[in-house]
Amino acid sequence: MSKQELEVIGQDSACCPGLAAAPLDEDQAADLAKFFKALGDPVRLRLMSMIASRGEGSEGSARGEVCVCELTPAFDLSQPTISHHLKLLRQAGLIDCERRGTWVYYWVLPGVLDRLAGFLATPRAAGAGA
Amino acid sequence: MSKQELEVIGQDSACCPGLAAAPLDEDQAADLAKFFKALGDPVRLRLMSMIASRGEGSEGSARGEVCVCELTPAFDLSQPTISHHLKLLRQAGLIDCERRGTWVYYWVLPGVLDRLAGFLATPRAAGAGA
DNA sequence: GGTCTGTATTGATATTCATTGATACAAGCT
DNA sequence: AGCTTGTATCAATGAATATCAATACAGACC
Repeated sequence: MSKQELEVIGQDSACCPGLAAAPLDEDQAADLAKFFKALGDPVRLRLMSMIASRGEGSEGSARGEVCVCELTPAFDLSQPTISHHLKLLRQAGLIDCERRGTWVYYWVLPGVLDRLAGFLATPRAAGAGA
Repeated sequence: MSKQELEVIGQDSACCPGLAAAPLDEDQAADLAKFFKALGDPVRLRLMSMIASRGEGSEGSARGEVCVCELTPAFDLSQPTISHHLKLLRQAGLIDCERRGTWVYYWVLPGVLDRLAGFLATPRAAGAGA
């Protein structure tokens, strides 16, 4: 098995070597760019932040959900637009949602942000400052 | 302008609270999305990876530069296209370059990747797995 | 000077993307 | 059943983007 699945940052893998560890091949780059592309929009980044600041829901106690009805009014955008951005974040594998009665709740998929952070961090993160 | 500069992840600040710490306001989100947007393209992510894997040039000894002449042939894209992507990465504040003789060398701006990593990492990065 | 190589810029084109109004769907309520 | 509210999807449009061929620019070398 050379690399049978290249689960770059998949769901459960221990995450890839890191951006600065070695040059990415095309497939790895495509998979990872998907995440950054989703975060590369101010609206989506704010949405992520609003959802993530409720907790990432890793333990199972408080999953840190946010109702769409709390997200939409925070923007000067139409409701379909917010819904669209939430869909993109979900398709990117950053968040998930569940309908409960009339309302839909979103939460950050556990571990994704930390895996991305680990990917960006340089091996010897030494004297960054000054 | 109330908050004098809001240097979200600027150049020298200690970096913002983090994505999951508190909801970002519009300006913070716009500033940060710029970085992720630049990384949200497979070609640029590969370029970044190729440059970053040469070292981030923080100490001052080996800055870890890469000649454009090493980058371009790694892609099935025209030379202007690669040049364009490098320009975007530079405008985003991720890399910088210098011409030396005929060749142009690029390197990763020190600390940027680690600041971004710190921004993404959740406060209590606890049991992500299982 | 002229020429050659490496890199950036320009102009054009095709594609992608963000946004909206209109509409459909889902669930609660009367 | 009808009505109302919350959310998603559809269709259309304008803006942004990736890409290339052609060209300009910079420096080395003759």
